[in-house]
Amino acid sequence: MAYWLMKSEPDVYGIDHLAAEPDGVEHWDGIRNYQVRNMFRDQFRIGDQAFFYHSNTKVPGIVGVMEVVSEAYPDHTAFEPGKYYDPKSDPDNPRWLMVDVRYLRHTRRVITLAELKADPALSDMALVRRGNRLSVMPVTNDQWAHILEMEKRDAE
DNA sequence: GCCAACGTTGGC
DNA sequence: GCCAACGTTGGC
Repeated sequence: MAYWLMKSEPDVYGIDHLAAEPDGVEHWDGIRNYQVRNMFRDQFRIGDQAFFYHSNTKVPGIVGVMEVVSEAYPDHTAFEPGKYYDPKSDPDNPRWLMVDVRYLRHTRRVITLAELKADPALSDMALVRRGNRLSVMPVTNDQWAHILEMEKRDAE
């Protein structure tokens, strides 16, 4: 089983939105980055778990845990008029993929980006490396376990 | 195939 | 709101 971190802006779609979905399930659409698409296609598996990360907000950080509940499949929002429309993608040859995720829980507190950055054990994490803008990224087993331990502590 | 211009992400 | 860092686009 693999671990991931997936970013979303809470004003657009936050952990509370996911928690409120029927069965806590929603598709993770709107990914328009080839690296992420390839991760969805080649590495995401049912049963993987992911941190839900709030970006572009006052206190960015990890706010919840979810699980992957589908294989990658075509992102239909690319076919429809709207924010995510991409004329170069069509149902016969879909360019973009998405996966379904299911809400598991809120973390007991926000594990802030500042904490993650300050922790030497996480210095290799993609999230804290300078300039990294991927909205979906892998988390190693060690990093995952370490962050769950951080969650148990009170914020510094 | 290079690379400048442009658009987006996302922390601050 | 600013702007650094990056990915993508398109002219050549």
